[in-house]
Amino acid sequence: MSLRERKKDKTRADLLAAALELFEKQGFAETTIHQIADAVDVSARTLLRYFPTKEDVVVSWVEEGMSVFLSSFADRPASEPAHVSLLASARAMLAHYQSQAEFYLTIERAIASSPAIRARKLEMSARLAEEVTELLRQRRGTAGGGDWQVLLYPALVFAMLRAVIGRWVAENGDRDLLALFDEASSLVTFAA
Amino acid sequence: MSLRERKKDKTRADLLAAALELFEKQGFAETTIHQIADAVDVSARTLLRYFPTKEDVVVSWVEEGMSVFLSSFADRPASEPAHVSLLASARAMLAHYQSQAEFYLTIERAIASSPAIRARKLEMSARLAEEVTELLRQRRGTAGGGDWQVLLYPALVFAMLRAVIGRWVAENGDRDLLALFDEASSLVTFAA
DNA sequence: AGAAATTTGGCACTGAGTGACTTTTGTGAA
DNA sequence: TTCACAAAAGTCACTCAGTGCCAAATTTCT
Repeated sequence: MSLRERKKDKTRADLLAAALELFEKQGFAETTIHQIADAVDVSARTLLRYFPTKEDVVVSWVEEGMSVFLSSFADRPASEPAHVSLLASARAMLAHYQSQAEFYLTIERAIASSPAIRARKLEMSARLAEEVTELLRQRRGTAGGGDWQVLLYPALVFAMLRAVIGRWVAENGDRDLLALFDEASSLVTFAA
Repeated sequence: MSLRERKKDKTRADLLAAALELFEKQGFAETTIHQIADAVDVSARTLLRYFPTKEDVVVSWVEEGMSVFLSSFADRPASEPAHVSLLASARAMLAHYQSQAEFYLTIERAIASSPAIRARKLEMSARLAEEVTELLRQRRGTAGGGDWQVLLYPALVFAMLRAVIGRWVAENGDRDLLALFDEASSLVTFAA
């Protein structure tokens, strides 16, 4: 990894750290992009090149979790029922969260604390659900899942994920994410 | 109803109409608050007194639907299982949508067309889910529902609602919302 | 008609975000 | 090492959303 890339990674991480600290101390709306940038000795313009919006300084980090979901999903056999693949990939993603529990706990706390950031995350999550719907549709040539499954099941699984993560955060990460997820998913049955 | 109130209602409605038209023609991001206000012969300052943000010019109108959900929910017996109440109130809300199909179709189309508006709506929907969770918790003294039901079921039902409305919009309102909802809900079973 | 209350407009301001241009800094070859 | 090139960072000027404040207009009530 080149010096350039290492510096970029460091700046990204520093910006996140500074943002989290300021958001916690003063709140999201009360913190300016300029303050965050100053704390890292970088211009506001540069911050906005790293992150397209103020929300993204925090929320972009959940994309990693989402890519874990997607790559797990890609590995599932196309012959598998939709809901089985989805639940398996959800568990894979949560395992990733659990493996960096402190990190994601901090981020999710910041997300939960501000309506604006939360809105952005919900939008990302909705977009991901649509992407997964599309992937399921492409399966349909081979193994199906009706029109509804393909649309509904991703939406429901992501709603479950949000609920589970929400509770995890509310309980300060005391319990295991996968255990929480299994408790939740035992209450819902998907038609095959 | 006084002249003042009638005028206010008219201005609200005019602003919505102007916004929808401009958003459709040029897109949400490309339309300024000023353009919307001009189209209604009102100052931008006034627009922002009617609607706190540009997104709200469109999205605030779904609050009516939400209040239908809530008032239906309040009428359900507290002894009823959580998911029964939730599904019943969801149907009540969709019946309201269906009764003003053209109106909601137009609005939901605009919402779907812009990530920013969609994010706002998702946030509102998440907030409503939390409110309903709170109401369910208050039931628990009398008739229960475990900790998980109370958190998870509202989240899932609202996810179902979004999926159903999404499909309804995608199909141009051709099919009946309640029929769509029943199709969707037949694929999911909630543990009692 | 006229005083009181409410609504609207105008203005100045902050902060997010963008585009264009210049300066700095890392990279790769001679 | 040094020098040319590319990538990144900074600067500046700008647009637009949103807010607070005060003055002008409009509605309401007497």
